[in-house]
Amino acid sequence: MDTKKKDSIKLTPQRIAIIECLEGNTSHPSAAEIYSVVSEKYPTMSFATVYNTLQTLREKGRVIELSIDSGKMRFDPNTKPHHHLICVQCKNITDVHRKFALNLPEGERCDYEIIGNHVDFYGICPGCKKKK
Amino acid sequence: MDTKKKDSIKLTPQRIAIIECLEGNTSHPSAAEIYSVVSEKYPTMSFATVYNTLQTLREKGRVIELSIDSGKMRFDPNTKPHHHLICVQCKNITDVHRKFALNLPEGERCDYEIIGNHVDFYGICPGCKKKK
DNA sequence: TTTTTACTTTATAATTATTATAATATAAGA
DNA sequence: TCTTATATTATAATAATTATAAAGTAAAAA
Repeated sequence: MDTKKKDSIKLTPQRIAIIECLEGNTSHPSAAEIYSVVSEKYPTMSFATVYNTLQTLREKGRVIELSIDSGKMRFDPNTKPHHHLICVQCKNITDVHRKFALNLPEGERCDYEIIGNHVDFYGICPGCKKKK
Repeated sequence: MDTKKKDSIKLTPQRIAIIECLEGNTSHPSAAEIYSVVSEKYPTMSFATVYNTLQTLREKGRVIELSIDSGKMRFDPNTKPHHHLICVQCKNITDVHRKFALNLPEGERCDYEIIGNHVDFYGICPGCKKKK
């Protein structure tokens, strides 16, 4: 394990609420969505606290910031490698737990040292299919 | 071919400048970067025109909007399906021209109608490898 | 336990990116 | 050339994020 003492953070009620909101959350929420959930229990919660906490959690490796939505940050508490199924209409994201052993031929590798991959599948979710 | 008459757009000097800026451009520029290039030749160029034109080009299928950067839109004139090789250190992006026929088993498809996929390979580019 | 200290929260302002509006200008067809 | 539908522009409005600084608080030191 390379879990260091420094990985612990000062646990305040606000941080606990944000962590609990993220725990097992597979909806890849934005900062605004997290704020909206935690501010129900903590009406004094500030937007700045949400952003500060998310930045801290990201630095400690406890959440991953996704670049799926140009326009807003989305967060994922699942830091294990996995893939995504993205609805091109509502931008909803579903996790895909499956490994893809993609091998990039030497000639296409551009001398990069490859350390991993991530696949986004694009499609239309059941909800948006109905709307049509 | 499903290229319709409607795919043509009214060619104004501003639009020509934006199209020329994008032509063969593999840097995946943001709206601000495009504005900065075209406004050198067209000092009266407005940001609104850049956004309007990019929206039109996107609707006509002449550019793709990438979600690489949460925070700003990035555009790619290469509309053929391709993938990316991303350096985790300097965030440089290199295009990968290759198809990956990834089949997601029925059970993992969550009733989505899948229309495509995109692979990001993560690694360390030759430049960053040297620096170590 | 009390005090101290460093870190956290909060309200607010500032910044950045994008979209909306409406008056003016212009490309392309009649 | 004239007309008309569309494009451009300046400007304002909106949205997301970051910065600032005062006040509050968890945890360590005394």
